Amino acid sequence: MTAIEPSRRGRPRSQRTHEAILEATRSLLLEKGYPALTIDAVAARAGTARTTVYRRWATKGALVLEATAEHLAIGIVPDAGSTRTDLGVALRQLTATFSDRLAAIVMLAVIANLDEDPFMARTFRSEIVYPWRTSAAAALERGVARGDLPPDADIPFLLDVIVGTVFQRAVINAQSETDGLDEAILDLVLAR
Amino acid sequence: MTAIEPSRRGRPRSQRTHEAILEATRSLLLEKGYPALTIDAVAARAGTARTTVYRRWATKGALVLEATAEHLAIGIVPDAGSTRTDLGVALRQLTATFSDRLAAIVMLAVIANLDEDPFMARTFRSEIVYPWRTSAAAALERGVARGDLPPDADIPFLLDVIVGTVFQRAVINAQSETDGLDEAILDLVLAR
DNA sequence: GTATTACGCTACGACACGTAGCGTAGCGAA
DNA sequence: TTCGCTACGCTACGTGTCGTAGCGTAATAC
Repeated sequence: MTAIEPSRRGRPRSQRTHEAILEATRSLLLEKGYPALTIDAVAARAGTARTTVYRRWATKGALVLEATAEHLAIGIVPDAGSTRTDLGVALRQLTATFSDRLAAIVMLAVIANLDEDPFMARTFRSEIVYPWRTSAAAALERGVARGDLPPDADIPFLLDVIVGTVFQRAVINAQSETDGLDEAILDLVLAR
Repeated sequence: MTAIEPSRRGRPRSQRTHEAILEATRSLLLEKGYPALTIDAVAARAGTARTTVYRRWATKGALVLEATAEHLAIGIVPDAGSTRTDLGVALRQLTATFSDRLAAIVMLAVIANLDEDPFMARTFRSEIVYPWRTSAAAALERGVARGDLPPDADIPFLLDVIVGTVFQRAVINAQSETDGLDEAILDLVLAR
């Protein structure tokens, strides 16, 4: 997805090296954070050459996105027929993803490096944010149709409330404690 | 505050140079963003020597915090006797500060560089976040005492809702349009 | 005037960047 | 098996930034 496409002829890339680079990226991200992550350190830890990393990923951002893809995979909000159930799933998806330290590090890097690495931001938005937000908006709209939310409910606003609150607690305040947060937000949005 | 203290004897520091460095820092922050901000570029634009900048600020973070101090000065929430009025002021303080591009850039840098520059984070928290959050919590507690909020209101949670929602819209989504946001959040929190 | 410090300049070693070129290794196809 | 192709590890290069040191000079306090 984010890696440079290899040729189909000739010597194929080593899958073992590929995984070693991604694993080194993850562990270094956790230890040093995104700004201090260097390609040199990744290659050294992966036991490969610096040039090999450059041959496979165009930018540090692309490498990091691939290395943390599973941590960022928030999914989409399902349609199970109940507003509260669907939004409950949405909130658990949010809290689980935002509480993941690797995911939090990468999300902050995406936002803080908008100017420097627009590819990273574009990929993240289109692959992760857009699908989730679209499905979450659909869930809210179904809630309006069912009468669980007022007819004039401001969907984008409610999405900002939901996402912003979880982001604030899990990422900004870095609180691992998110017990009860889901229910509290549900009560607030669905206005009991 | 964040600068290195000069001696009181001998040749004093040039105030003109000081202001030129801070202004160069601000303009470069807006043009390049925090990660791409270099001391070299600041000194060049300020028309001074690179070493002079290093003599006055220990880190890039300290320099940036001083250069943007006025943009980050969110103040504290007053006690005017009315819950809705006080929280309305709090929300305008939030939207005004978070909509400021320089402030947004610096806040993201603070969070994204927690590991690399703990001084920056500590200073920001103690000088900006703590005073505001404490006064905002007090405003909410007065609201509970007055009966404008339920007796079992979760103050830290409500603070995360308020701050998180504004942060999400103004900083993450980078929407300059915050019309009606204040009132919408007030209605949500005060639960009409 | 003299002591003291800030300033501008140059230079240094260190580190990371991204790229190029080399010989070699490993795979697919004829 | 041979041949063609590409990945790989290595070394090296030029660039940019870092933070510091040392110099002579400028500007102030005493």
